Amino acid sequence: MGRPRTFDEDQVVEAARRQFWETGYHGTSVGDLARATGLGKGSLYGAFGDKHQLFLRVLDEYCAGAERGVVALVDGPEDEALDRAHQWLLRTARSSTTRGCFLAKGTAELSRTDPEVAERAATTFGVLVDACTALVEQAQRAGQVDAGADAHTLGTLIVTTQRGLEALGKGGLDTDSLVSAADAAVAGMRIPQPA
Amino acid sequence: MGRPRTFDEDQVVEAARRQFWETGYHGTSVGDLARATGLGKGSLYGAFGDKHQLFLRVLDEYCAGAERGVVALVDGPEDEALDRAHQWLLRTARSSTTRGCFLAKGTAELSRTDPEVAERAATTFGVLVDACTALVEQAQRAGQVDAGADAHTLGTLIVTTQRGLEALGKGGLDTDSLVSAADAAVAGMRIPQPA
DNA sequence: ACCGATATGGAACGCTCGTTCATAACGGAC
DNA sequence: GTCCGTTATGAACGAGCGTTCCATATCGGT
Repeated sequence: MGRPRTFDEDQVVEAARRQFWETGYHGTSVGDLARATGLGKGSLYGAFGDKHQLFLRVLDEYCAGAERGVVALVDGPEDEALDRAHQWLLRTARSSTTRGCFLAKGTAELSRTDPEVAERAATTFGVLVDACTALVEQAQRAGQVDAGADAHTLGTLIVTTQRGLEALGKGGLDTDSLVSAADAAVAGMRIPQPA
Repeated sequence: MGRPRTFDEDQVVEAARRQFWETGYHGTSVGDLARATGLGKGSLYGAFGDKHQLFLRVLDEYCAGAERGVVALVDGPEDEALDRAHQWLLRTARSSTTRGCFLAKGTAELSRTDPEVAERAATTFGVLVDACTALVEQAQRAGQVDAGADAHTLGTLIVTTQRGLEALGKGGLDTDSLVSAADAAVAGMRIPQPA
């Protein structure tokens, strides 16, 4: 029944993401998207609605992936929880020099004028904070973080650091400085081990 | 000789900044700018060149102001240097929920495709890091920060935290969490005072 | 009072935008 | 083999874009 599609939907979303990532929402034309995905304009509209809906689709999948990546950090031995958070920060410090985070770019450009984007972003940031809070609680139980500290505050601080590393990487700071800063951020919340 | 201008150039730049701030570069049309500034399109082009030049002018003045604000923090008693950094972070945590930082928005949208924007942003971030590094050095001499730590690393960490607070504020996190995170960030680098 | 020079504001230009639509291509059902 | 429902394509459309241009206004200098 009906002519079958000749494209893979996930591949198209991925190509659209690359394009939006490079040139932003308003900086990307539907013609650009057609070229990037290999589809005709009509096909794009038929499959995804309009430009805005396609962007939301791309954003949603990106956010879901980012959430999955951080939530996965929560699983693991409690005495390595702080190390897992550390690794997460280091990954950001090392990788963000290229193109930055898609969510950060989308939020910066649109969250002020686009409620749907703002809401999706807020949800993701909330998930990040919750996951990092859980990591801090693990580290507290393992005796690596002061048990008297507020876990939610320190979880927020970890996400704050991660977002800051991303912003500065995109802004042109050198990787070495960012890696050192990530190390220092974790060191600042770790209880010194008795020698 | 010649008809004098009827507008104040600084006021026009300020109005343009508000508009770019709200809707971004690609999301702002020259018609929007004409309406926001009250000038005709011809006057805008006559006074500022084209849209891109006007944006760079706006960005440059914003960056200069941001640099001045942080460099001013360096002046003051050494034993209050860490407190001044703290206040800077608190200011960001409390204010960024509204519209975010213009530099962050401009960098996110354009730094990848616009070398002039990228360069101006990188310069500003460098100035921020240098100023915060100086603050850390003061705090080290005052005995409030471990003198063995690398001042540049901790200076970078302060700027990282500031950028992160900005990003999360724009992303919808509540002010109280951000303020707590700012407190915790400073607490993490302060040497505990003997009771 | 006149002139050269600059500012003003909006009409006009060519182009690109996001979106729609007509038509062709295709695969299963009968 | 002939429909039928779906997909694919790019031409077509009106609106809006960034930019230019020009007729008019307004100044300082003579």
